[in-house]
Amino acid sequence: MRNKEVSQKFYELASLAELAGENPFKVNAYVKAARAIEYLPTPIEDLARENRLTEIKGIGSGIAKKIVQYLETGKIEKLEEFKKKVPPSLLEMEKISGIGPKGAYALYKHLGITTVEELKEAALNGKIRSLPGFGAKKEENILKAIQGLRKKKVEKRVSIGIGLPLAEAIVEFLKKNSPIEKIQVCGSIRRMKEKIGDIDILATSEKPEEVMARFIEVPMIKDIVVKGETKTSILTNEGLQVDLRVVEPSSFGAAIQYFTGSKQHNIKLRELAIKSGYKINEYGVFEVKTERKIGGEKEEDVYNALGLPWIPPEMREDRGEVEAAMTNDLPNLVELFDIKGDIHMHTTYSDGANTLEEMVKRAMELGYEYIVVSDHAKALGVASGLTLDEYKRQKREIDELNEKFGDKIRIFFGAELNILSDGRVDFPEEELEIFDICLAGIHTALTQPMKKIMERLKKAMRIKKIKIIAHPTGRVIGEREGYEVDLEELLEEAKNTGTILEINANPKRLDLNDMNAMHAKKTYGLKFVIGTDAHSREGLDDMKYGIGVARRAWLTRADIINTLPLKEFEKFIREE
DNA sequence: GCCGTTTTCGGCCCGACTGTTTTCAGTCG
Repeated sequence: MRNKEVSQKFYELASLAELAGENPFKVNAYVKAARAIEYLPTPIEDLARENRLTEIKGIGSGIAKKIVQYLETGKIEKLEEFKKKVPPSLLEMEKISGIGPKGAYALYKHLGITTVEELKEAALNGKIRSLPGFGAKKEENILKAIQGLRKKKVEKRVSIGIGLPLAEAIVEFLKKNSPIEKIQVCGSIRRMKEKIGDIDILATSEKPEEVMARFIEVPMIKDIVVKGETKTSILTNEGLQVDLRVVEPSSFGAAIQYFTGSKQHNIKLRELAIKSGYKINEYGVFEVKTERKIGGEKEEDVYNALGLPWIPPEMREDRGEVEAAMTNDLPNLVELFDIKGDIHMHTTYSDGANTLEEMVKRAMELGYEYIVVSDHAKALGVASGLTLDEYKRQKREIDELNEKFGDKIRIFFGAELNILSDGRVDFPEEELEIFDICLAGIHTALTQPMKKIMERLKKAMRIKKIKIIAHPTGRVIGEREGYEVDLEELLEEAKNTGTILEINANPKRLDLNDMNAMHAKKTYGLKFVIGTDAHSREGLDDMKYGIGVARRAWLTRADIINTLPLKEFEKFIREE
């Protein structure tokens, strides 16, 4: 599947075209095409072969030709032309806050600047201030930016696992200490993106000035970026920007909709609005002719004005959700309370921080009907994993606890096996019979070539007792890409063997990710489990992140095995 | 360059902010 690669080429084409001053609508057409390819569930090369490229929305004859040309020759003529016109290194300069395509091109044309290094030199020598459209202030800002003081937001994204708790803590602080009425976290956190660039919080209040004054007293503040009457931005100790805006109650819903995004989703809505004679902005929905406001107090108003049902935030990425809403085909997304049990966790038997009983008690507090305890197995060289004897000891404690808690919760005896470098797992297949269910995952020999990795995964999936592949691609966000995996082959084999793929809810993993899970359902009809992989009591609370991924993948309750009530989950375990 | 239950030509999201200007272009989200 070369979708990502082809999509990247069109993003590049768009950026260079923009630099070269190409018609902005044409540039946008390239971006739209790049996005369409990026989110395409099927391999673009298949569509190209079948001459069906123009069936994709946003791809017409011109771009289709370029795709074919790229697939056949590895080059796009138009892209090469642009590269001759403008040095591609100018794109690096656009990463500096305050410099866009026009600025980068002007710097190149008038001063011959092509790199950030040359830009710094020119700024230090005071050469930039004399350029038309530039001035002393801009020159100063450029220098600041280069010295890392004003990076663009995309450059410093953090995990949702950091962003969400931080946002919640700030909301709690404001609720307690300032005169707010309503408050809502928006932006990419509300959409549950795996990485977020900033925190957007909206509130209503009779006394906005006082809210602003209290906001800058929040304990995790490092710096104030701007402080106004209704909008204040701060920098937290983690270097994350938090924007707080206070809006009129009559615009609260429209503002929530606007600041939740995504940008592409909002553009889609506004295009739709125009066609129906409406205008949408952060203040509300307006009839163009009369300028009459027809809604905005509630978020639903914005969607309902366009004849659409409310769309869940996790879906708002312009991946077809607006079209689905138009035909009333929005899926009924899985919810946190649909989850009846956690199927992936560790205890002090292996490398967990809490005892078996402590984990069970927390699971009961969460209202689960059952859990699968899945401590690591002792493969050669794997630290703190269990031997078969140790597992048997754990089994006895599980039996005791099942006895003790009766029908309050059911504890299943599981294991997270290691898929070893030769595709075997820790124990021979017949020894696995003692377990109720096994997960298996790759934890070692991550750097093997793809062919070898796939052999290992497939071998494991064919073992009957192994019903779940844990964290299927092995990525750890911000640390490593994951091992080389042929996703199509993996999904195909999962389908053939009836293996369930995990959506690992640990915010550092979130693996499968939203795009892959969506594809796995759409193209292969696969089912999933969501497991926290908890190594402590608190880890069990990560389920919400897995739910976020599932909802971003458009999954419903029926797609997730651990939404099944106990009886049916048990049946699933017993199935051959 | 794409697209069409007002269309095959003439549109293509919207507003705020900044820094440069004297009415606005560029950038950003």
